[in-house]
Amino acid sequence: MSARHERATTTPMPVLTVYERAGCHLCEDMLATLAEWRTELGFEVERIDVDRVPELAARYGAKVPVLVHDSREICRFFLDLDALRRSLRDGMTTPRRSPGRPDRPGFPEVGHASLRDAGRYPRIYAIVRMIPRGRVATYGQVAAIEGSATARMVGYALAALSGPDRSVPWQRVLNHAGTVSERSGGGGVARQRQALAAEGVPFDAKGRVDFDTAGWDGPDIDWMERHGFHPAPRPRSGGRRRRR
DNA sequence: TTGATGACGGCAG
DNA sequence: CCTGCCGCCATCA
Repeated sequence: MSARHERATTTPMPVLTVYERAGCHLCEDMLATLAEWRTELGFEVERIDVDRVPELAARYGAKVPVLVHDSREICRFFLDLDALRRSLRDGMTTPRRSPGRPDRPGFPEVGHASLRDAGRYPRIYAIVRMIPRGRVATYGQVAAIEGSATARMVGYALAALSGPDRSVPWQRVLNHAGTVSERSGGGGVARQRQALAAEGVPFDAKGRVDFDTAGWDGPDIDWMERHGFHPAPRPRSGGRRRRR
């Protein structure tokens, strides 16, 4: 924090541009994550609604948000924190770092990118948002779509959701057995069952949801293409296929 | 830095 | 089916 002030006195603050669109969840995610890092990394954010400029709307189409720094596209759809760091670093005029501190660029105490920072959480949330009302998916299914996450990470990502974000239908993710996963906090389990019941998801006598009936097939190929998801085909061993 | 801890899942009994 | 045992790996104390 204090380091930022030192640097701020000598260098102008870099400006990042986010091309966005109203009602775009991915845009909101990216802006929220940028807000978390703004002070530490030292940058300002400029937002541009592509729908206000026909030329931009035509250029970006549905492919927002797009993060731009110094006329360079850093990433789109999801924040690539490493790419952003690189870009900010390259744009700085103090390139030399002291020998013996190889991986410590101009930013102090930044540390390595965590899962959340690297933008995998927003990717997971984006997938969960695609689960329609009345349908359910498994942690493993979401992980497979994401491509690089594990089921465990999906659970961790959902556990990290804090109250205000109503846009992620976390209740639609169940464990492999089709039951609501128990959790350390205890609470939340009943809320999840209640929320699913309210959506018309049927539970059997043992508290299980039948995936044949209410299982989600995953996002369509086009959506995955547009959002940069390349799921590895699951082993899908043995018989026991799911219909619908 | 290390170790304990999970909103998981596969597999053996 | 159901249970228990691991492997998993980002977090956190």
